[in-house]
Amino acid sequence: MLDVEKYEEVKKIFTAYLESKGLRKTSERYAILEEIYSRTGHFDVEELYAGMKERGIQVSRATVYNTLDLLVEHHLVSKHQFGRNLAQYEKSYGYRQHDHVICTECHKVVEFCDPRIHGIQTMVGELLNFHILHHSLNLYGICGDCRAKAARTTTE
Amino acid sequence: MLDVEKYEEVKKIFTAYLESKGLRKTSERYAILEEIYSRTGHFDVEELYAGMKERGIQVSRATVYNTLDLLVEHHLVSKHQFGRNLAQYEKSYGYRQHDHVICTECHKVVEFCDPRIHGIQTMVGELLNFHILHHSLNLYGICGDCRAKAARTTTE
DNA sequence: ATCCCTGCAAAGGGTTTGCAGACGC
DNA sequence: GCGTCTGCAAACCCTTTGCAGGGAT
Repeated sequence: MLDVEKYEEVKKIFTAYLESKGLRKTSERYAILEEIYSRTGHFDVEELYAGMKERGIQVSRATVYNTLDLLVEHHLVSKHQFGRNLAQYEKSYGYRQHDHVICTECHKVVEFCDPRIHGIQTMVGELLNFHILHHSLNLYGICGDCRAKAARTTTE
Repeated sequence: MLDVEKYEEVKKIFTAYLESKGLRKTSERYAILEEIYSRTGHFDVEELYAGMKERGIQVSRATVYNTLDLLVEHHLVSKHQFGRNLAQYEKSYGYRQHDHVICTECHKVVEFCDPRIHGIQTMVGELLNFHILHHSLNLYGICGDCRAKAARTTTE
């Protein structure tokens, strides 16, 4: 489900970005942006590509990669690597920044927020003389469901 | 430089692990373990492989991958994904757990420790009912050197 | 009209896999 | 001797690249 209002806002920002960089405003780029903002949760390139194809919108994988790079660069989309060698993306404009807990059994991903991370980021940046731009905190563990499943299997 | 005492300790642990799992104690596995514990800092599979070849120890890449998996599983080695699709590893037994700051310009990696992360990990695990096993916190930014370099280029 | 962007397909690079032979157990 | 591990190379998969045609400016 696309939040039209939010999409229009993001579209404006993207347009301004493209203009400022002297890049072309192509229908493919907007189609990809729209597809992303009509999705919820994480997705990889193949899922995005397949989702568009299903809706009858044909773009090439190369264009998907190209556009994702632009969007990530401008922080309208964020990119994650959850261990496996497969980039995952999610829309990020207007969404509270958050981190992830990943179940190593079923690969479920749950989001959380903790204000302390911001403090760490600031402090470490100052201490080590880095200009920190973003961070990625992933907690890996086993979710309740998988633990329950494992316990059931053991006692059987 | 290999810390012989530490290596012997890790070797014992690895041996016990192999025995407990009914796996074979092959010379290749120990050779890889030794190579890893004689290294400092991060390395990727290719570097490890090349390093061994240079010392005249021939193992196949397949065995390197296989052994790394075993070592990571038993927490004698830790594995990182610093953005690029290239796994990086480092020895981890007896080393204080730490996190990383990565320069997005020159790919330099600096380590740091912050006790608050442990608190976050515990709290989130309880809140979301996950049994957290490990975490990965990466801060991405631009290091002092690269900022200086950029400033120089701009004013020239 | 320019020349950037797209689509296609092939190349690339890290990782995994299949199989035959070797070797711990 | 059995069954797993190794080595080799091919296969795999995601991602990047090269190039020709098309469309935004």
